Amino acid sequence: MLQLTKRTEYGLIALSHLVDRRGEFVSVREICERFPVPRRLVAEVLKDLCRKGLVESQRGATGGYALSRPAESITVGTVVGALEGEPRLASCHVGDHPAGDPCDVAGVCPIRDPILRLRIEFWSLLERMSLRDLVREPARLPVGAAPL
Amino acid sequence: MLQLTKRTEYGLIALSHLVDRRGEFVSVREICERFPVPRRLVAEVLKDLCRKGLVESQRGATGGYALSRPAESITVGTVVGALEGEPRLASCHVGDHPAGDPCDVAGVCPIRDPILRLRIEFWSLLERMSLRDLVREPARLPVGAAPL
DNA sequence: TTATATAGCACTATATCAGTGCGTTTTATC
DNA sequence: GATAAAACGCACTGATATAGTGCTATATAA
Repeated sequence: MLQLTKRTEYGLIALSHLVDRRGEFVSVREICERFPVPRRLVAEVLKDLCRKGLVESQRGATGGYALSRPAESITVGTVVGALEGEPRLASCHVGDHPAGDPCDVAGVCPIRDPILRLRIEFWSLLERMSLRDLVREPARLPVGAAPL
Repeated sequence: MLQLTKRTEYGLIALSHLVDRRGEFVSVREICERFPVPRRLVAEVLKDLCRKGLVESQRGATGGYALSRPAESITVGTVVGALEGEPRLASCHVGDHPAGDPCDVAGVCPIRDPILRLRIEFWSLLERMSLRDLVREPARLPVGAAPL
């Protein structure tokens, strides 16, 4: 299914708020007062992002989370990768099977390589958008890109 | 989850075979003799693609499926759209809620527009690869595209 | 000491997906 | 005609992943 999980959506929303309040530690409570998002779930997501090193945490009263790096250097792709793994697109991608789950078609699959190309292009899209870009919305939707 | 469904994978595999045997009606049996794919499931997928007008069917002995249009004019995006709907990426995209499922965050969502841009770019990727491209694998993986 | 945070882990309910069962209808061939 | 091979239609089951919550421990400012 070509859809981000709710966890990822909430993660991006939370992170965009951290960008707005750059430097300061922001509590989950504050985020949930600003956006109608389920508190506990957002908390779980931020914990994950903390384990992955995208944010830093501070415990206790007045604690919270803050970006561990400048917003420019954290991409949407990094966030997606941290929360749901690098997008695979297909189940038959070489090197993705450290243990099990090798696609039956693997050896003779006629679409493995083309799909892999799409995957790389898609990943590149995600990597080219940073949290900074997420916040400073450009005026208009861009169109087109280099042809495949 | 950023992954195509098995149905879509099987659909693309089947269609790529139809490209190889262009013009002729190909049975599901033949497809399954060539690729290790579950027959019944592939049959269901081809039925769907037939309803959506991407392939034509012929019943009875010697029957089967054939592309209803030239391979150049059927894109991977069209196939994906037919089998799993246009990718949404996020749950908060305007115009996607003819009835229900409006994202709680909708009105105040800080990431709706950026995600929408990604979605459009991604969709464009899929639309730029045709079944023909799928079959005539280019030599090398392309890199980069226009920046966002 | 208390209130407010994060940390960690497990659990349930729900939705989606992969795959199959089973009977019907169509059509080429013998 | 009879037969075999094929698509058609629809519903069903099991597996997997996701959304969201329960509960407890730990840290820290006031």
